[in-house]
Amino acid sequence: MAKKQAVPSQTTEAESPQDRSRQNILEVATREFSEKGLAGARVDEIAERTNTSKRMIYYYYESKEGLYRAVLEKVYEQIRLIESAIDIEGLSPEDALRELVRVTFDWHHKHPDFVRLVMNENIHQGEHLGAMPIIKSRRQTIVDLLRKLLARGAKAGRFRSDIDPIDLHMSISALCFYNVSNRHTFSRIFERDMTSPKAVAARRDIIVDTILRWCLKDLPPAAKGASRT
Amino acid sequence: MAKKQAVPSQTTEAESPQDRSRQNILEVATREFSEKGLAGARVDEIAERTNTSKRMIYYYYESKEGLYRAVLEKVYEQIRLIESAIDIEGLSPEDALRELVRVTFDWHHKHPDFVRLVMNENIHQGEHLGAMPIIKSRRQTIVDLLRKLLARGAKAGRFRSDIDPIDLHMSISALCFYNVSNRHTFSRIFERDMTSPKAVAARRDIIVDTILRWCLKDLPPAAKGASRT
Amino acid sequence: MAKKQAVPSQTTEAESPQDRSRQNILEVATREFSEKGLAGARVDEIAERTNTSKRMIYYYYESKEGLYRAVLEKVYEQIRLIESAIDIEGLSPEDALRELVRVTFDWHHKHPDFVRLVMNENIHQGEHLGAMPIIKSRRQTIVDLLRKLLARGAKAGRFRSDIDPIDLHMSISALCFYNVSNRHTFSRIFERDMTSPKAVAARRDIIVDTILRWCLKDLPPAAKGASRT
Amino acid sequence: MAKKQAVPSQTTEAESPQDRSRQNILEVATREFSEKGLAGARVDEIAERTNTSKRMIYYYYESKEGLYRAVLEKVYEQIRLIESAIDIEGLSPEDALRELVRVTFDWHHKHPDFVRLVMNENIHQGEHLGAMPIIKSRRQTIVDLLRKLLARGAKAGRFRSDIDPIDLHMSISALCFYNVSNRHTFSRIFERDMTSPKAVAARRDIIVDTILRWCLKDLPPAAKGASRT
DNA sequence: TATGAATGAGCCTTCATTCAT
DNA sequence: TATGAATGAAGGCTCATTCAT
Repeated sequence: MAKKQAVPSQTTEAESPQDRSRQNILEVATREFSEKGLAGARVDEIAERTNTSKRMIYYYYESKEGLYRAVLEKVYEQIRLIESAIDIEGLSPEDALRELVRVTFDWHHKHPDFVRLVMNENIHQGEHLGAMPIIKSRRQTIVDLLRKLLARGAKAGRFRSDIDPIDLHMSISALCFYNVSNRHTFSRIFERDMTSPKAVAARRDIIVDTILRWCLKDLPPAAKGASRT
Repeated sequence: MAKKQAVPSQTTEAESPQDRSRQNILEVATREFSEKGLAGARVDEIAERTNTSKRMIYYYYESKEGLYRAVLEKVYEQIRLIESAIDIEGLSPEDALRELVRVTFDWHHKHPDFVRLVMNENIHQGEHLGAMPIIKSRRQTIVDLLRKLLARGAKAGRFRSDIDPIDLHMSISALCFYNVSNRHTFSRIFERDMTSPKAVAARRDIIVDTILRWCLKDLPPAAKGASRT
Repeated sequence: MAKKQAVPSQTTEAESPQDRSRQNILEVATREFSEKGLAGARVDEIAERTNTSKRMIYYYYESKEGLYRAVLEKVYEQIRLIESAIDIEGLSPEDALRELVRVTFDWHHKHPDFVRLVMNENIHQGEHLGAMPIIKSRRQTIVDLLRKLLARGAKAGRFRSDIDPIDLHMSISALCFYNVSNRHTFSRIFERDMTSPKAVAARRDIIVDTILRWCLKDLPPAAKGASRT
Repeated sequence: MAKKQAVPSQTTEAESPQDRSRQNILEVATREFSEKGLAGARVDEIAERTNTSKRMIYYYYESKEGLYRAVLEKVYEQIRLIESAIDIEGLSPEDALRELVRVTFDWHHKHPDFVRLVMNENIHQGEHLGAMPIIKSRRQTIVDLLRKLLARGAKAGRFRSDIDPIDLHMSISALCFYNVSNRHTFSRIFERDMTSPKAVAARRDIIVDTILRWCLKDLPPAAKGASRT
C-alpha cells in the first residue's frame, strides 16, 4: 500500500508528486461518492475538482469503480486506525466502556463521509467491500478490544458474563451510526435538532447510558440517571 | 436478472386498470430504487419490468424523480400504518414495550426496501422527503404511542420518568434499522450471520433487552439475563 | 398575456357551437404557430388554451399540419379582404397610391401574426400554401387594383408608364413587411426603436415617399421632402 | 434525402483537424437550421451529415442552441465582412449608391441561408442574437459607410440632405431581403418567376432605381428609366 | 359528439472510457 | 508521465397521434 500525502494529509505523509496527486484525487472522490453515491457521482466532476486531469484518474485507479474501492478502503483504514488507538487500559471497566462509546460516537459524528459511503456500500450489498484485506485487521482490532474489556468487567463483577463482543459492537455501532446516517429523514419527520452541539452531546450521553445499562450486572446508582458530558 | 413479467399487486386492491397500472409501476420502481438508488435506477429497466410502457411512467409520475417521490411516500405510508396499528393497550408497560420493539424490529426485517430507500434519501439529505404531508401524521402516531406508554410505565413505578419519547424512538429505530441497513458490510467484516432466522431472533432479543434496560427504573431479575427466544 | 378564455370571433359570425369551437381553435393556433413556427408549436399547448380538447383538434383538422394550413388560409383570407376593401377611386393617382401604401403598412403593423406565419411558410418553401384556392383571388384583387391605378396615373401624366403592377406590389410589400418581420434583429443591431407610434409613423412616411418617387414621372416639389401623416 | 457525405470547407481554411471538424459541423448545421428552424432541425440529422459524431457536436457547442448561436454568429460575421469590403470611394455618389445596392442585393441572393436564419431569429424575437458582440461592429461598419456616402452626395448637390443612414439601410435591406425571404409565397401567389437570372437582374435594377430615386434631389434623365444590368 | 388514457418513435443530452500525441 | 480530443452506448424525456368509452 503506497504511503501518500498531499494537501492537508492527516493519515500519512508522503513525498512524491504522484502520491500527492493520488491523495488529492482520493480526497475529492471521497466527497463526491459520499454525497452522490457510486452511480450519482460524475468522473468529470471529480476530475474538475482535482489538481490533475481525468486521464490520471484512470491511470491511477483504472475505473470509476476502482476509484470508489480505493475511497472505501481509505475510510475503513481510517476507522481502523482510530479503533486501534483507543487506550482504555488504565480505566475501570465502566469508564473504559463509556470512553469507548464516546470515542466511537464522536468519530462518526466527525466523519459523515464515512457513514454515507458505508450506506452506499450497503445499498450495493457490500459487493465492493468484498475481498478488501483491510476488513480482516479491523475485525480483530475492535473485537479483541471489546473482548478484553468485557472479560475485565465480568471478572470485576460489574458486567454480565454472557455478552458477545460482536453483539456489543453492533449495538454501539447502530446507535452511533444511525445518528449520522438517518439524520436528515429523522430530523425532518420528528422535527428534532440533531446537529447542534447541545443536541449531539445529549444524544451521546443517552447512547453511553444505553450501552452501559445493557452490559451492567446491576444498575449502580450512578448509572440510573443520564451521565453528563 | 429479473425478467419482464407482471408483478402481482399485493399492497392494495386496485380497482380500475389505471390504478392497477400505477400500482404495478410503483411496486417495480420500489424495488429498482431501493436496489440502485435514485441515480442508479434506470427508467428503461423499470418500464421493462412493468405491465405498461415507459411512456406511462411519465404520464403518471411526470419524471423519474416524481416516481421516486411516489415510492418514498408509499413506503412511509406503510410504516405509518403499521405503527398506528400497534395494539399494546392491554399489556403491562414492560410487555407493551417489548411488543412494540419486536413489531418494529420485525417490520424492518421484512421491509429491506424501505430501509434502503431511507438510506438513499439520507444520502440525498432528505430533500425529496421535504414537504411530504405523510411525515406529519407519522410523527404524531408513534410519538403519542410512546408518550402514553412511558407515562404508564412511570406511573406504575417501572420506568424512569425522565425519558423523552423521541429519544426512545430514535434508539429503537437505530437498533432495528441498522440490523437491516448495515447488514452487508457488517456481516462481511465481522463474519457474522445476520439473516438466518436464528440470528435474527437472537438479535431481536438483544435489542428488546437493550431498550427495556434503558427504560427500567431498576433492573428486575427477569431482565438481568438475556430473554428467551 | 392571453388568458385561457374564449376569444370572441371577429372575422365571421359563428352561429353553431361547432363553428364557435373551430373558430376558437383557429385563433389559439394562429398565435401559437406564429410565435413558434410549425415545428415549435405544441398541439398539447394549443389544446390547453382552447375551450375544447386535443381530440377535437384532430377531429376538425385531422393533423397538426392540417390545422396549420387552416390558420394560413385564414390569415391570407384576411389580407385579401382588406385589399379588396381599399377604396381609392375618388382620389388623385398620387393620393390614391399614398393611401394604398398607408393602408398596407398599417395592416402589416397591426398583424404581426400574419407576418410571422408568412415567414414560417417561406422557411418551409411555401409547401403548405401550395394549392390553396385563396391565393388566386388574392392575386387578382390586388393586381387589378394596382393596374388600374397605374393606368390612371400614367394617363394623367403623373406616373411613369412602364411600371409593372406586380413589381410595384412587391416593393410595397417588401418595405411594409420587413418593418414587422425583421423588427427584432434590426432594432437590436442598429439600436433603433421600431415600435413606438412615432417611429412607426415616421417609417410609414418614408415608405410612402419611396414608393411614390419611384412611380412619379417627375418629382413634384411637394414630393421632394418627406410627407407628413 | 441528403446523403452522408463530407462537405468541403469553403469559407475559411481550417488548419487543425479540430478546426476542420468544427467548420464542417457549422456548415452542415447552417443548412439544417436555415431549412428547418431551430425547433425543426434535428441534431441526429446534422450529425449524420457530418464527418464526426453527434457527441462531438455537444463537445464543441454544448447544446443544440449553442450550435444555433454559433451558426448565427458565423453568418452575421459573413455579411459584416462583405459590408466592410465594399469599396466605393472612387465612384460618384450616384454610382457608389448603385454599386452598394447591387452588392447588397447580390449578397442576399447568394446567401438564402442567411436570410432564412434571420427570419428564424425574428420568429424567436431575436433572443439568441441578444448579446452577440458581432452586431456592434456590424452596425458601425455599414452605418459609417452610408453616412459618408450620403454626406458626399449631399455636398455634391445630388442627394437630399435630410436622409438618415439607418433609414436608408433599412430600405435597401427590406427590398433585397424580401426578394429572397418571401420568394416562395410571393412567387406562388403572383405566379411570378423570382429565381431565373433574368428575373433576378430585373428586380435588382428596380431596387437600385427605387433607392436612388429616393435619395436624389432631382430626378436626372438617366434615372427616370430603369438602369441596365 | 366528446374526452381522458395510452403510446411508438424519436429527441436532446450525458456518461464512463479510450485514443493520439 | 500527462493531457485534450474523441466516442459508443445509453439515459431521461417529449411529441403527435390514436384508442376506449
